[in-house]
Amino acid sequence: MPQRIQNIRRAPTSALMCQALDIGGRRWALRVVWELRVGPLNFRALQAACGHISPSVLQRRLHELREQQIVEKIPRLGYRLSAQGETLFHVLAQLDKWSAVLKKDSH
Amino acid sequence: MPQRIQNIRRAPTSALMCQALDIGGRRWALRVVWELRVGPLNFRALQAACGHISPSVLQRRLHELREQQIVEKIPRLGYRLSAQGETLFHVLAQLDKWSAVLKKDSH
DNA sequence: GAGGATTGCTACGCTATCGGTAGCAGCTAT
DNA sequence: ATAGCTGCTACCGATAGCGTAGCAATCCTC
Repeated sequence: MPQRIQNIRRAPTSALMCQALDIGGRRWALRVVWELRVGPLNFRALQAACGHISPSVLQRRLHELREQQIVEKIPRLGYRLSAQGETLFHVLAQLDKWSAVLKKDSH
Repeated sequence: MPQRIQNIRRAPTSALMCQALDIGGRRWALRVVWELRVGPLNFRALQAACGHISPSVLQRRLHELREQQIVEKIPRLGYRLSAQGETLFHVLAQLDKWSAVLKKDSH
Protein backbone atom coordinates (compact mmCIF):
# COMPACT_ATOMS: atom_id res chain seq x y z
CA MET A 1 0.00 0.00 0.00
CA PRO A 2 1.55 3.27 -1.07
CA GLN A 3 1.99 5.85 1.61
CA ARG A 4 -0.42 8.73 1.33
CA ILE A 5 1.47 11.50 -0.33
CA GLN A 6 0.46 14.20 2.11
CA ASN A 7 1.83 12.18 4.99
CA ILE A 8 5.38 12.04 3.73
CA ARG A 9 7.54 13.47 6.48
CA ARG A 10 9.33 16.52 5.22
CA ALA A 11 11.44 19.16 6.89
CA PRO A 12 9.29 22.24 7.33
CA THR A 13 10.44 25.38 5.60
CA SER A 14 12.37 27.52 8.06
CA ALA A 15 10.94 30.80 9.21
CA LEU A 16 13.90 32.67 7.77
CA MET A 17 13.46 31.02 4.41
CA CYS A 18 9.77 31.93 4.51
CA GLN A 19 10.80 35.48 5.22
CA ALA A 20 13.28 35.50 2.36
CA LEU A 21 10.70 34.07 -0.01
CA ASP A 22 8.18 36.61 1.21
CA ILE A 23 10.50 39.53 0.55
CA GLY A 24 11.53 38.14 -2.80
CA GLY A 25 7.94 37.35 -3.66
CA ARG A 26 6.95 40.98 -3.91
CA ARG A 27 6.87 42.61 -7.26
CA TRP A 28 10.07 44.43 -8.18
CA ALA A 29 11.87 43.53 -4.97
CA LEU A 30 14.46 41.23 -6.52
CA ARG A 31 14.64 43.39 -9.60
CA VAL A 32 15.69 46.36 -7.51
CA VAL A 33 18.50 44.35 -5.95
CA TRP A 34 19.52 43.17 -9.38
CA GLU A 35 19.65 46.68 -10.82
CA LEU A 36 21.83 47.86 -7.98
CA ARG A 37 24.41 45.20 -8.77
CA VAL A 38 26.84 47.46 -10.60
CA GLY A 39 26.84 50.35 -8.22
CA PRO A 40 24.69 52.90 -6.42
CA LEU A 41 21.77 54.50 -8.18
CA ASN A 42 19.60 57.39 -7.16
CA PHE A 43 15.85 57.18 -7.01
CA ARG A 44 15.03 58.30 -10.54
CA ALA A 45 17.84 56.27 -12.10
CA LEU A 46 16.68 53.16 -10.26
CA GLN A 47 13.16 53.82 -11.45
CA ALA A 48 14.36 54.00 -15.04
CA ALA A 49 16.57 50.93 -14.69
CA CYS A 50 13.56 48.91 -13.56
CA GLY A 51 11.65 49.97 -16.64
CA HIS A 52 9.61 52.74 -15.11
CA ILE A 53 8.23 51.13 -12.03
CA SER A 54 5.79 53.51 -10.41
CA PRO A 55 7.45 55.65 -7.75
CA SER A 56 5.02 54.69 -5.02
CA VAL A 57 5.86 51.00 -5.34
CA LEU A 58 9.57 51.69 -5.62
CA GLN A 59 9.34 53.74 -2.49
CA ARG A 60 7.68 50.87 -0.66
CA ARG A 61 10.19 48.29 -1.88
CA LEU A 62 13.13 50.50 -0.93
CA HIS A 63 11.66 50.99 2.51
CA GLU A 64 11.24 47.25 2.98
CA LEU A 65 14.67 46.44 1.60
CA ARG A 66 16.23 48.98 3.92
CA GLU A 67 14.35 47.49 6.84
CA GLN A 68 15.87 44.15 5.95
CA GLN A 69 19.26 45.81 5.63
CA ILE A 70 19.63 44.61 2.09
CA VAL A 71 19.79 48.10 0.65
CA GLU A 72 21.17 51.22 2.28
CA LYS A 73 20.75 54.88 1.53
CA ILE A 74 23.83 56.99 1.12
CA PRO A 75 23.64 60.76 1.42
CA ARG A 76 24.49 62.05 -2.01
CA LEU A 77 24.50 58.99 -4.25
CA GLY A 78 21.14 57.39 -3.61
CA TYR A 79 20.84 53.71 -2.86
CA ARG A 80 23.29 50.84 -2.87
CA LEU A 81 23.49 47.23 -1.78
CA SER A 82 24.62 46.50 1.75
CA ALA A 83 26.93 43.61 2.48
CA GLN A 84 23.87 41.38 2.84
CA GLY A 85 22.56 42.75 -0.43
CA GLU A 86 25.80 41.90 -2.19
CA THR A 87 25.47 38.34 -0.97
CA LEU A 88 21.90 38.22 -2.22
CA PHE A 89 23.14 39.46 -5.57
CA HIS A 90 25.33 36.39 -5.86
CA VAL A 91 22.22 34.26 -5.50
CA LEU A 92 20.49 36.27 -8.21
CA ALA A 93 23.50 35.80 -10.43
CA GLN A 94 22.72 32.10 -10.28
CA LEU A 95 19.12 32.90 -11.19
CA ASP A 96 20.42 34.87 -14.14
CA LYS A 97 22.29 31.83 -15.37
CA TRP A 98 19.21 29.70 -14.78
CA SER A 99 16.96 32.07 -16.71
CA ALA A 100 18.65 31.03 -19.93
CA VAL A 101 16.62 27.84 -19.91
CA LEU A 102 13.29 29.65 -19.92
CA LYS A 103 11.18 29.52 -23.00
CA LYS A 104 11.44 32.77 -24.89
CA ASP A 105 7.94 32.84 -26.33
CA SER A 106 5.96 32.35 -23.14
CA HIS A 107 4.36 35.26 -21.42
CA MET B 1 33.34 66.79 -11.95
CA PRO B 2 31.66 63.55 -10.99
CA GLN B 3 29.81 61.72 -13.69
CA ARG B 4 26.05 61.91 -13.36
CA ILE B 5 24.99 58.72 -11.73
CA GLN B 6 22.13 57.98 -14.08
CA ASN B 7 24.50 58.14 -17.02
CA ILE B 8 26.76 55.35 -15.88
CA ARG B 9 26.80 52.82 -18.68
CA ARG B 10 25.43 49.51 -17.47
CA ALA B 11 24.49 46.31 -19.16
CA PRO B 12 20.69 46.23 -19.44
CA THR B 13 18.92 43.40 -17.69
CA SER B 14 18.22 40.64 -20.19
CA ALA B 15 14.67 39.87 -21.21
CA LEU B 16 14.96 36.35 -19.86
CA MET B 17 16.19 37.59 -16.51
CA CYS B 18 13.28 40.04 -16.44
CA GLN B 19 10.98 37.13 -17.11
CA ALA B 20 12.57 35.06 -14.35
CA LEU B 21 12.30 37.94 -11.90
CA ASP B 22 8.71 38.48 -12.95
CA ILE B 23 7.76 34.87 -12.31
CA GLY B 24 9.61 34.82 -9.04
CA GLY B 25 8.14 38.17 -8.07
CA ARG B 26 4.66 36.79 -7.70
CA ARG B 27 3.43 35.82 -4.33
CA TRP B 28 3.92 32.13 -3.49
CA ALA B 29 5.58 31.27 -6.79
CA LEU B 30 9.04 30.53 -5.39
CA ARG B 31 7.52 29.02 -2.29
CA VAL B 32 5.66 26.46 -4.38
CA VAL B 33 8.88 25.43 -6.09
CA TRP B 34 10.59 25.24 -2.73
CA GLU B 35 7.90 23.02 -1.23
CA LEU B 36 8.13 20.61 -4.13
CA ARG B 37 11.84 20.11 -3.51
CA VAL B 38 11.54 16.78 -1.75
CA GLY B 39 9.12 15.11 -4.09
CA PRO B 40 5.72 15.36 -5.71
CA LEU B 41 2.75 16.73 -3.79
CA ASN B 42 -0.88 16.78 -4.65
CA PHE B 43 -2.94 19.93 -4.65
CA ARG B 44 -4.18 19.82 -1.07
CA ALA B 45 -0.83 18.77 0.33
CA LEU B 46 0.89 21.58 -1.51
CA GLN B 47 -1.68 23.97 -0.17
CA ALA B 48 -0.97 22.83 3.37
CA ALA B 49 2.81 22.90 2.85
CA CYS B 50 2.62 26.54 1.82
CA GLY B 51 0.77 27.38 5.00
CA HIS B 52 -2.74 27.38 3.63
CA ILE B 53 -2.41 29.51 0.58
CA SER B 54 -5.83 30.08 -0.89
CA PRO B 55 -6.71 27.56 -3.59
CA SER B 56 -7.48 30.16 -6.22
CA VAL B 57 -4.00 31.67 -5.99
CA LEU B 58 -2.33 28.27 -5.86
CA GLN B 59 -4.24 27.28 -8.94
CA ARG B 60 -3.01 30.38 -10.75
CA ARG B 61 0.61 29.87 -9.70
CA LEU B 62 0.54 26.22 -10.74
CA HIS B 63 -0.87 27.19 -14.11
CA GLU B 64 1.87 29.75 -14.65
CA LEU B 65 4.62 27.44 -13.42
CA ARG B 66 3.39 24.73 -15.75
CA GLU B 67 3.35 27.20 -18.63
CA GLN B 68 6.98 27.94 -17.87
CA GLN B 69 7.67 24.21 -17.66
CA ILE B 70 9.00 24.56 -14.17
CA VAL B 71 6.35 22.32 -12.68
CA GLU B 72 4.60 19.40 -14.29
CA LYS B 73 1.45 17.54 -13.44
CA ILE B 74 1.60 13.79 -13.10
CA PRO B 75 -1.56 11.70 -13.32
CA ARG B 76 -1.94 10.19 -9.89
CA LEU B 77 0.63 11.95 -7.74
CA GLY B 78 -0.10 15.60 -8.25
CA TYR B 79 2.64 18.05 -9.09
CA ARG B 80 6.39 17.80 -9.24
CA LEU B 81 9.36 19.80 -10.43
CA SER B 82 10.46 19.40 -14.02
CA ALA B 83 14.14 19.28 -14.91
CA GLN B 84 14.07 23.05 -15.18
CA GLY B 85 12.35 23.22 -11.83
CA GLU B 86 15.03 21.09 -10.24
CA THR B 87 17.64 23.50 -11.51
CA LEU B 88 15.68 26.40 -10.11
CA PHE B 89 15.56 24.59 -6.80
CA HIS B 90 19.34 24.64 -6.66
CA VAL B 91 19.20 28.42 -6.94
CA LEU B 92 16.67 28.55 -4.12
CA ALA B 93 18.94 26.36 -2.04
CA GLN B 94 21.46 29.18 -2.25
CA LEU B 95 18.74 31.57 -1.15
CA ASP B 96 18.05 29.30 1.78
CA LYS B 97 21.67 29.55 2.85
CA TRP B 98 21.54 33.29 2.34
CA SER B 99 18.42 33.67 4.45
CA ALA B 100 20.40 32.73 7.52
CA VAL B 101 21.91 36.21 7.55
CA LEU B 102 18.53 37.96 7.78
CA LYS B 103 17.75 39.67 11.02
CA LYS B 104 15.37 37.58 13.00
CA ASP B 105 13.54 40.41 14.73
CA SER B 106 12.62 42.45 11.68
CA HIS B 107 9.14 42.28 10.34
C1' DG C 1 20.93 85.20 -7.15
C1' DA C 2 17.34 84.31 -10.72
C1' DG C 3 15.94 80.68 -13.60
C1' DG C 4 15.37 76.35 -14.81
C1' DA C 5 16.37 71.53 -14.37
C1' DT C 6 16.73 67.54 -11.38
C1' DT C 7 16.00 65.41 -7.19
C1' DG C 8 13.25 62.38 -3.70
C1' DC C 9 8.95 61.62 -2.60
C1' DT C 10 3.66 61.88 -1.98
C1' DA C 11 -1.36 62.02 -3.44
C1' DC C 12 -4.87 60.37 -5.99
C1' DG C 13 -7.97 57.24 -8.36
C1' DC C 14 -8.17 53.13 -11.00
C1' DT C 15 -7.20 48.24 -11.96
C1' DA C 16 -5.29 43.87 -10.95
C1' DT C 17 -4.07 40.60 -7.72
C1' DC C 18 -4.63 38.34 -3.37
C1' DG C 19 -7.21 36.19 0.31
C1' DG C 20 -11.00 33.51 2.64
C1' DT C 21 -14.85 30.83 2.42
C1' DA C 22 -18.03 27.85 0.42
C1' DG C 23 -19.04 24.35 -2.40
C1' DC C 24 -19.26 21.04 -6.36
C1' DA C 25 -18.27 16.91 -9.18
C1' DG C 26 -15.26 12.95 -9.55
C1' DC C 27 -12.76 9.41 -7.44
C1' DT C 28 -11.48 6.04 -3.56
C1' DA C 29 -11.77 3.18 0.21
C1' DT C 30 -14.73 0.79 3.23
C1' DA D 1 -23.91 2.89 -0.63
C1' DT D 2 -21.68 6.23 1.81
C1' DA D 3 -18.32 8.78 3.69
C1' DG D 4 -14.21 10.99 2.92
C1' DC D 5 -10.70 12.88 0.01
C1' DT D 6 -9.48 15.04 -4.32
C1' DG D 7 -8.82 18.95 -7.74
C1' DC D 8 -10.78 22.84 -8.79
C1' DT D 9 -14.09 26.95 -9.34
C1' DA D 10 -17.08 30.92 -7.85
C1' DC D 11 -17.74 34.68 -5.30
C1' DC D 12 -16.44 38.89 -3.11
C1' DG D 13 -14.12 41.94 0.15
C1' DA D 14 -9.30 43.44 1.03
C1' DT D 15 -4.81 44.60 -0.45
C1' DA D 16 -1.23 45.76 -3.57
C1' DG D 17 0.22 47.68 -7.81
C1' DC D 18 -0.06 51.18 -11.59
C1' DG D 19 -0.08 55.78 -13.91
C1' DT D 20 -0.17 60.35 -13.62
C1' DA D 21 0.40 64.67 -11.58
C1' DG D 22 2.68 67.48 -8.74
C1' DC D 23 5.31 69.50 -4.74
C1' DA D 24 9.33 71.09 -1.96
C1' DA D 25 14.15 70.92 -1.86
C1' DT D 26 18.44 70.95 -4.05
C1' DC D 27 21.61 71.70 -7.88
C1' DC D 28 23.42 73.90 -12.00
C1' DT D 29 24.08 77.64 -15.05
C1' DC D 30 24.48 82.01 -16.20
